[in-house]
Amino acid sequence: MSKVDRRITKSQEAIKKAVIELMSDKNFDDITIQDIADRANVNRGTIYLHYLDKFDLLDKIIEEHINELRVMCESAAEMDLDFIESNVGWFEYFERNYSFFSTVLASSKASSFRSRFQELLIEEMRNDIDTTKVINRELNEEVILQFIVTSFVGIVEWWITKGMPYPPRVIAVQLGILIDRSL
Amino acid sequence: MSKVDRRITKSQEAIKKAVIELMSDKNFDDITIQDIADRANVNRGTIYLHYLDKFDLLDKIIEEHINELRVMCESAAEMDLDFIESNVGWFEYFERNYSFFSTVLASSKASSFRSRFQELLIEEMRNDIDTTKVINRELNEEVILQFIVTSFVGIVEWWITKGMPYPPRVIAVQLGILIDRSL
DNA sequence: TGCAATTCGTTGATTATTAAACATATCAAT
DNA sequence: ATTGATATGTTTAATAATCAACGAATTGCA
Repeated sequence: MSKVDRRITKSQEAIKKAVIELMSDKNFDDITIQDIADRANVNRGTIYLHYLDKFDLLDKIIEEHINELRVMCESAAEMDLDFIESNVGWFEYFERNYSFFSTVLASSKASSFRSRFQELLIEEMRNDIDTTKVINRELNEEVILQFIVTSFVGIVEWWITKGMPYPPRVIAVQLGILIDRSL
Repeated sequence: MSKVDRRITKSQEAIKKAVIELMSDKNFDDITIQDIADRANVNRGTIYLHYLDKFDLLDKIIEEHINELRVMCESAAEMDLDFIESNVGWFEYFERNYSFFSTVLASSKASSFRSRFQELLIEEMRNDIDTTKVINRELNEEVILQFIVTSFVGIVEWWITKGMPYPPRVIAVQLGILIDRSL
């Protein structure tokens, strides 16, 4: 973990912050690189030192959110939190970053986020499935996994795009109950 | 007005902001260069590229405030604002930057600020004295000037160190009345 | 369609910042 | 006083960011 030059961190932070702020103003496709540079108070060329284009930039931001969610998930596992309680953490995270997630899901970039999110869920939930259980005797593990994960993603997407109609905890509990029935 | 490199502006802004923030935490003399560098998220050496030491840094911050006040004063003169109205602007400025002015006046650096402030007042008020007036027939211009300016500084210092006991407008009006009687 | 104006992505030369190291100075506690 | 620790101010080579310029691609509009 050779620590990176302070200038790199600062530039990237400013650039990412700028994009997120601009996304709540206008459609992502209408944002120019110059807009981002202006808002970040950074030379336009500097953006190209770190990202291929604005799509690559958005991808990297999404990737960081996914990683953040993974970290939360794994630290919840270490602290032996039950499934519902760890879900609450996630939904609170979505709530904190609402303006980002809602605009991403509303834009044409929704699918790239959704697929990455789905991958994460599959990774993290694979071990939670107990195929020895009686109710799962006749079911294929992959089927159960796919069933749960897609519904999870669907609920999250619905909750965010509808403007978070219930508090994080309420949604997390209800989703937890439904998932528990399936595994 | 050859525009300066963006990096210079950003570094100096970060450094000055850091000092001001730190000054509300602890005594200026207890603040180390490293403290400032950490808070500004800047290399320690960078500070020495722009300032001789932390005293020079504080001096420059004070100087910028003085210049800001001068600009306000002169633009008020251009807009033909009366004396009281232009004072209101100043006191509102003190109010906006309260945390800075109060800590500076409380510290050992008070005198350097006070003397610069006094110089500014003398410059700007010299032209306002009308020695042809009857009541000023037997008075020396410099005496009137000194009288008004020191009382002005005194009021400002009292108002700030007492925690701004009255709104800016109230103070500005009262001070305006008193000064008007003298010139 | 055609023209003008942006925007893009890249380039090269220059500059500001960085990390690390250094000797010196200040300071506290023993 | 002596020591250990921390702060200062300076130097070095390496490097990230800057600005200005460029042709090419896109867009917007007449």
